[in-house]
Amino acid sequence: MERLIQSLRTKGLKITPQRLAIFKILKDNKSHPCAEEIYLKVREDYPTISLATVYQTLDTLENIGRIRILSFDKKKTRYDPDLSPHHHLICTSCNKIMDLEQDFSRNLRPPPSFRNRFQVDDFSVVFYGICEACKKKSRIQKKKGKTKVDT
Amino acid sequence: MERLIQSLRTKGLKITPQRLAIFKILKDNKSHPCAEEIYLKVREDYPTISLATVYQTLDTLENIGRIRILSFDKKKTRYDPDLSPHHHLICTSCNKIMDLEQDFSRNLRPPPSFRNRFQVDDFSVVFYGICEACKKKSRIQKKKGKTKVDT
DNA sequence: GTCTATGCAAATAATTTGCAGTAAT
DNA sequence: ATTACTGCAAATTATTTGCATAGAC
Repeated sequence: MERLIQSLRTKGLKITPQRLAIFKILKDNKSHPCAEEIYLKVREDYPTISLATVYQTLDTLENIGRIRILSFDKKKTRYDPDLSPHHHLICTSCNKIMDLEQDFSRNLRPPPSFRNRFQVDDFSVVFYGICEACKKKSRIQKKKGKTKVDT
Repeated sequence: MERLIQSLRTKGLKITPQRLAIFKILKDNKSHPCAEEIYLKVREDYPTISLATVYQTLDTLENIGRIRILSFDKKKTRYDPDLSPHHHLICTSCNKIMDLEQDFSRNLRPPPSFRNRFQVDDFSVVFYGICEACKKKSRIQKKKGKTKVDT
């Protein structure tokens, strides 16, 4: 929280209660929420806040490097306060996003032929599959004779 | 092309000129086009085709497993006919998407502790960085005293 | 002839923008 | 006092949907 205030101050940005509240919701949050979800949560404390402010704030938080934007959801952008090198597992059945706290930087290197043609700054690995809960559900559905699991 | 017709036939789907035209544009296409770009291209031959048909067709092509959907662009969905195990490099300056024909499946394994909690079906690696062209451009801009490269 | 696919227009949904008022500096 | 930030409403953009007609089987 102190670091956020530091970052804002350094960049000449104002320290507003809305910004603090949104960051507070995000920090230590492992659920990868979207703007709407964050909006509903801040509203509990700031009932007059607007969705536009939430979007703008998330944008500034990303710009000052205090959160990360997750773009792999076609529908809505998700926001992640975890800045450590980590990757994601997405359940293709329920769309839940899970963290994989593993550093693959030594495993993943583009071939030398590419290194001259592209300067890699960062990378992200996304694993697609079925989570435990959905696996369990699909076993039950199978017993009932159903074939598909709704999201 | 024959394989596409096979796939459609097998699934009981109709072989329409629109579907063939859209697939023809996509196959061997390394530019990862979005729906709009594909729409503009098919229009050259099918001036009355609608954007809705393009979306629907891309959806069917994905369902029958003849193309792949790329979800990492926040703004628009991109479509890739390349079904081989490969990954992508995205230039954060000009947003160009390049292919990296490398199979990382042996390098990337979630730890055993995860394997029981998540069944991995697929994964994708995205490298973010600066492409050669933008690198060159930024050097020129620097000489001119500019600091930022527009997209 | 049957039934699915297409084309069109309208609907939806996420995100952005313009602007006047408000609040942090 | 200044100037950036917020809240609201309207705008924008990608994608989806309902429905009548056309076309593949």
